[in-house]
Amino acid sequence: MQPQVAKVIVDVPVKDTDRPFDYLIPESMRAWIEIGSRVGVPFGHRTVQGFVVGLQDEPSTGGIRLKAIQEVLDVVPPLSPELVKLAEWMSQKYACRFITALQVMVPTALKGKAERYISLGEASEPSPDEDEYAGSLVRISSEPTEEVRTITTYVGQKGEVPLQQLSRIFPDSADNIKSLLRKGILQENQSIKDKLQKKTLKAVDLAVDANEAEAALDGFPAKAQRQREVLQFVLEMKDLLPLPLKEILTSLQVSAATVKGLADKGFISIEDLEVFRDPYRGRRFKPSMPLELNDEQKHAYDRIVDTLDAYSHGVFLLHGVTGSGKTEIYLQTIQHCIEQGRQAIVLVPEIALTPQMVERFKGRFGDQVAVMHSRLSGGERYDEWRKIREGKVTVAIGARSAVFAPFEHIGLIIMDEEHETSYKQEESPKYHARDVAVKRAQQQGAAVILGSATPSLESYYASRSVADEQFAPMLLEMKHRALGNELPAVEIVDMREELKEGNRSMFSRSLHQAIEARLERQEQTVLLLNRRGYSTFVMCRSCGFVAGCPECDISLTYHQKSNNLRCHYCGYAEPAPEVCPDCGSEHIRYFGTGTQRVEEELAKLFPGIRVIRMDVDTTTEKGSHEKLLKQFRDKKADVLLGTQMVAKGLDFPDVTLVGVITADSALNLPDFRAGEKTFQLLTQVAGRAGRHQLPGEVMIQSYTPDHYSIIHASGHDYLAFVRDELKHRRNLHYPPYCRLILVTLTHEQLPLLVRMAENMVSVLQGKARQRGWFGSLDRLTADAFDVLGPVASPIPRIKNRYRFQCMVKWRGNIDAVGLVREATEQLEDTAHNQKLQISIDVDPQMLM
DNA sequence: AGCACGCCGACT
DNA sequence: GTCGGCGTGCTC
Repeated sequence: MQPQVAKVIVDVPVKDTDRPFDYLIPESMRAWIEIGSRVGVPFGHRTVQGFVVGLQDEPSTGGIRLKAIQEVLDVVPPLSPELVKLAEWMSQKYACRFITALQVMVPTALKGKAERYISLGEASEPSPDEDEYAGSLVRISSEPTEEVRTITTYVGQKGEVPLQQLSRIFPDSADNIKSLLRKGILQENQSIKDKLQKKTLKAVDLAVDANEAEAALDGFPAKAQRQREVLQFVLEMKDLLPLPLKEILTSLQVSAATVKGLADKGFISIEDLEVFRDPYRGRRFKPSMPLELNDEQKHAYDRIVDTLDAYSHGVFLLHGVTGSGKTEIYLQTIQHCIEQGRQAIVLVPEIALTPQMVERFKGRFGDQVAVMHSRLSGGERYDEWRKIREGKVTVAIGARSAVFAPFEHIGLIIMDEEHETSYKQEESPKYHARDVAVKRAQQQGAAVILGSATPSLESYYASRSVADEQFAPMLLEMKHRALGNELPAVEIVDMREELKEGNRSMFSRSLHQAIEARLERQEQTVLLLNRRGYSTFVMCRSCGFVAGCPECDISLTYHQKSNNLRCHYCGYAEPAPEVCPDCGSEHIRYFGTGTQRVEEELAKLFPGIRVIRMDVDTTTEKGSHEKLLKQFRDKKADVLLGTQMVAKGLDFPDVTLVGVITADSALNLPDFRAGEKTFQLLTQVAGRAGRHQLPGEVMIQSYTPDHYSIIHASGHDYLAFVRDELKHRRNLHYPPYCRLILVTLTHEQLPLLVRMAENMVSVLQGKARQRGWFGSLDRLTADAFDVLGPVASPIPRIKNRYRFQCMVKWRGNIDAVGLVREATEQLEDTAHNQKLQISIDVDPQMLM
């Protein structure tokens, strides 16, 4: 028996509707509706989009009368039952709405909205006495009936007109249209419309048997010679049918009318062929063959393949120094996975998703690879996604959201640069791709590889500790570089000494000499300016005035291109001032990204030096990132100068010097991960040097050269760093020794907000006490729950809304998220304050 | 979130 | 006496 009832999660992301609603499945749709189908359903007085998350044979007794599903929106359901289950898990784990989790899994192109259509209603049917109708209209409305007649005639001719269009054509008739609707002379229906259409192409195919067409060629009338040519051409190309219409037109220089004439005669057909927009079309990828694995690699490979062969779930933490050949392990385990008939997902940080990276996978697996990239257009991304959904590829590579690639039989999920913070989504659903990957692999009986030279403390700790963690990866170590060359020597330069000895330049004497030496030897240098936590702001040097956003309490960012100041939280913009708006002084200065200043100084110190600068200013244009790197690779420059983005995954044979201008600018930030981030960045960038024949050298300039992050990064000593960092975390009760939930409350009125925030804290504490959870993390209990705050958020106001936050710290086998969610809903229910907004961030990454 | 229903101020 | 203001409540 086919199910009659579907449970639907509707696209109305509020608390009250965050549950399944039941709908009847019309007979005609039974064959099309599955768990994961996207449907249009009547909801209240309108039509909304929703996802089917469950099926039932019979309506539940209890007797609310059910409405029926209006339409099925896709031929192939965009989600599988497995993904629906994953979404439900996410909604629990991250305290988000079910629909929000479902929606993040499909391309935005599939977020449909109801469109309203107007057609003639039943009351407009020819009635026995039409005059009476017209008469009644005259009597009811004092307006002239002329307009009403024009409207109904128009709608009658068109059959169905989008409401929007109708009101555009009759701009002053809103009232008339409304009353016609009320009287049933016109009627409205709604249908879900996607944002994006599939791209189609007119294509020509033979409509008759080839022999028959061949025979017909002779009998063509003399005046249809052009058509004859077309048919002949089609026959010649019959192995390549269907043929794009455009191709025929350009090859034969005929008009579309000619081809259409031929189609009218019935020899050929012209159809709309669906095409996939391929952003990499026309690009050639150098094919690559599997490389011989060394012992360390072989060991890691074998462990992973064992798990694949057992078709069981397993998580591996692949800790390999830079250049140890992690990618080759990814490639070969994927190969194995594909040979099993299963599919693989490769996650890379957004910033590392370069053509160079893609090429390594396309080179090995060719057109088996779909790439999901944020720089793709909506349509391109939709097409790549469809290739996956429709089983046209077996490997998906992409950033964070590629973890939702709609494969049916996943064997392997790889997460490269596992420690990267960009795997955490900062908007709802605030998920971490690592946790989702592990959960999904668990559901599918798949393996996960978390690869990094500097694993996150969370993952490393989980691999070392026994029991009760969320996941316990098997640690696979690769301590040597695949090509056998040494890790580069790292020198720490104490900038305090430089200053003491009168060197006020941003280049120490050692770094200066080192760069000079590269110039002489025609080798290349990478310079990193660590500017995390800073941005381009404007300051008056006379009075100290800093230009800030009038609606958000943060400083405005200077944009050189448009010469204006912008707030990157709310989009507010104003022209850059010439003089200080506060004191009128002309000594107002733009503190640029810093790379500009470094560039200027380089030019001064080394006349004629060729520098490529890579930062937000020079890489905003599409493809510019790639272009700059290619220039550097082609040795069009001596120095590559940039921010974080020069640290990731780049691999240039002639780079023998890496300089870090300011190693410690992130260390003083109020973020308990500051040390970890610094260590990771320094280790990554140091790995850029000497990856090939030429030996590399790294120089780190620092004002706090004794900090353990800097010392251990210079010694390439991850384990020592972990030891020190863990000690630190344990003392301060930070992850991985507990887990965090950041609750942020916002409201327009500050005093009210403060009261609500205090209320929040006491509700949280009260509920925890009720459940018998212990108050403090200091006590050596397995379960603990503690609330800190409330305090003003690091950015205390955004878009004119004040922000307060409190931090939950917890550990053990308790449902802390559930409790926070409960408290939140209770507070939101306190009716008098709907304007209060609360956001919950489970396992937050950004604390600033 | 929308959208309709419902109950109080300034207008023909 | 009506148009319309937006508070309140519901959506299978």
